[in-house]
Amino acid sequence: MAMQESGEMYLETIYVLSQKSPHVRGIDVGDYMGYSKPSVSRAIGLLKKEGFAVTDAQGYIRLTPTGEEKAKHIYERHTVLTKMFIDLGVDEKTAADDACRIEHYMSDKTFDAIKAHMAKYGS
Amino acid sequence: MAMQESGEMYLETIYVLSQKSPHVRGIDVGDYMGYSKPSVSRAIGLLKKEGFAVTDAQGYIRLTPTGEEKAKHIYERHTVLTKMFIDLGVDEKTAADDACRIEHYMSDKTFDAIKAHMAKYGS
DNA sequence: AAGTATAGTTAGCCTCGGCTTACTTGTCAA
DNA sequence: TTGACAAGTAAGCCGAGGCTAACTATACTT
Repeated sequence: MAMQESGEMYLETIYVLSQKSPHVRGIDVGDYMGYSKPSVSRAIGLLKKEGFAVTDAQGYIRLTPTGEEKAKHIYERHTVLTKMFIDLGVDEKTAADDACRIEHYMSDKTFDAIKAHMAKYGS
Repeated sequence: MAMQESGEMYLETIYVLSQKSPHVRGIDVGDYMGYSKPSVSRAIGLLKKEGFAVTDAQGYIRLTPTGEEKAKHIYERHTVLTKMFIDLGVDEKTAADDACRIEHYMSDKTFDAIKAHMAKYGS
């Protein structure tokens, strides 16, 4: 089945934390997202079952190539939408917050149109 | 508590159907949204409890002033976002579908910025 | 009057995705 | 060596919001 907002947020968080340090643990994900350990544990378990994440030899969470691709896909929405909203005059925090929610609900078609527009006219 | 996507969609649907005919029944709402009668019954019950809708003397669903205000608020998002996506080159159906999901997750700040931009540069 | 169709509601099931409680496991310091 | 803390997991609760099955109520038709 298609991944839902929740799963996408976990993927994106793991991806973002991985950029800072490759040593991502469940507790880090939970702290970042404001969720409890058990919530994270279950969610990461689902990502593993679906082939988007694995636990490495040291016990750190890693994205599989599929998982990383998906995470990048979502994260690109996040950055482009945030930038667009800021260009429109929205403050950074609001822009990022809105992008973070909207990124999960926008079709590829619409996002590609926005992306193309930003490439042409974005600041 | 703040209304959620589901409640907003019901409100918006009642509002849209009311524009065509003031004789809106639960079954009409269900047909429009693709939901079953019991789902609609419960949802409308919640809208009533929260003061957004009432049943009139003939048994038709009506929005209260508060409900109508909220519905218009959401519907405006729908129309402006749809228009923006179409302006960006997205086909009408995709634009409307995306707007329909996104409208529930956008802050007033960001929407107002988009609206202002559309007023200036929209086709 | 009786049968049938339509609309609404009640009861209860299911999934999703949070949560707490409590157990396990591993590390590190006294 | 033992006790404490940190991380992960298992079990199970809860609300939101779909669903079906089944009941009720109204209205139309024969």
